[in-house]
Amino acid sequence: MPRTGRPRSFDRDAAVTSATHLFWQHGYEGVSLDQLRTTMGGISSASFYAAFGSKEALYREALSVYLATYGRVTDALRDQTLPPRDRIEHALRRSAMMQTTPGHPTGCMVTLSATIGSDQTTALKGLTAAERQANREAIVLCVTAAIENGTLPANVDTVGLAAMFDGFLLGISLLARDGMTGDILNSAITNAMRAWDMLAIAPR
Amino acid sequence: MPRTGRPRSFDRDAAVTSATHLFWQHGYEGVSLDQLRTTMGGISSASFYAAFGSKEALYREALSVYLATYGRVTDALRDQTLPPRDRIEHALRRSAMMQTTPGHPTGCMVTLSATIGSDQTTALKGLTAAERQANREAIVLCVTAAIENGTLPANVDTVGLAAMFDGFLLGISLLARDGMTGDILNSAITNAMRAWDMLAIAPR
DNA sequence: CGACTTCTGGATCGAGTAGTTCAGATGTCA
DNA sequence: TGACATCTGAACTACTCGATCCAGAAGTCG
Repeated sequence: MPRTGRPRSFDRDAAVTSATHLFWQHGYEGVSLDQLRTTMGGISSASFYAAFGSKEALYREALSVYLATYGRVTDALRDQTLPPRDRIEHALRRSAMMQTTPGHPTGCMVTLSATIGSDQTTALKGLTAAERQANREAIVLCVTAAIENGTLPANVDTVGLAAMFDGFLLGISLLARDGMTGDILNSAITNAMRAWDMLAIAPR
Repeated sequence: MPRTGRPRSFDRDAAVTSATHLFWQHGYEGVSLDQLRTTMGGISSASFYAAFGSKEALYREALSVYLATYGRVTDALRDQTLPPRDRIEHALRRSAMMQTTPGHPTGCMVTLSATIGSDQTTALKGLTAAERQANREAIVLCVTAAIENGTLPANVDTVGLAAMFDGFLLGISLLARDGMTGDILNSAITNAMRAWDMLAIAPR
């Protein structure tokens, strides 16, 4: 917005990107202002607060950048053009691929960066918890849609089957953080989908 | 060991238990010395350091207490008296039950308390990572044992199937921390085991 | 050029961090 | 009882935390 005045001497977008990676890797409380300012090119405190407002505001911005980019891998869960089973499988495979791709931290920022920590971060934990809840509900909708279109029998335990995929999706973040490769994760996903297929071929 | 001298005025075991719960809930860096001393009955810094040495030493002690008690739920993975499939199912069900039982934090301390954080906690992260790795290897052994005894066909993707159960086991901690009930987790486990059964009934 | 706007470096703040020190209180044991 | 071992309360250290302030540098625009 400012038309006049001394221009900022650092690239704000690049700074947010590096902050996103730091929070993703170490969690909100695991990153200090010093680290943030250093990776942003050694800017001063004054510059930091003028540009971002506070550490918490920066985290919120970093998280929304994450959701708008890397986090899109679970969009498949809501892709009505795909069959319900494919929505889940695509989301799993894209998540596994993204979370093990070099160039950024492993695992998922929503799952890892604000899950545990002191009570002072309750508000931020709520942000990521809401995202996880949204995915949870989308997975349930995939199962109910499959029952409605006859892919899965009507007596399927909707919540239980959805929780299985939900839990596995969350677990992928921890596997990736522990160093598991994308190939192995893809094999694991193939096996997870067998739980769905077992129900799909069950006698009605 | 001390035979003489002024006796300690607080219950050391009870103090370790409350510390375990704090670390379990908030993670190593999410707990402050003030919190620890307060929940231990308001003991002083001097008493704390005389009894435990340091915050890190207390965490190590708390973790070993956890492993020797709550953490035993995954012992089933190594129970040679059980069929391989039951080893995995028992470990999953006992974990889900324990992690959702009231009276202590939800989820698993090994999975949650030292997974992310600043670089200063690398050593502690290694402790829990080693435990996860041990479970990982035990799950692989369950799969290979099932292949050897003919329960699963020889062409099963061992690592992929094991990673699926491993990932789901880890995910249970996050589901429990998000408030999922033990009943739903048990339903999810029933569905996860279908992936195994799908392979077990496959034509050779 | 000169008025105006914005950003920057550096000092600084108060609170909180883990950890230390020591005199004195409180116990055990011969 | 008295020598001794241990623990406790409170003050304190050295440091890091996130955040603020201000003087001056470095731009834009009429």
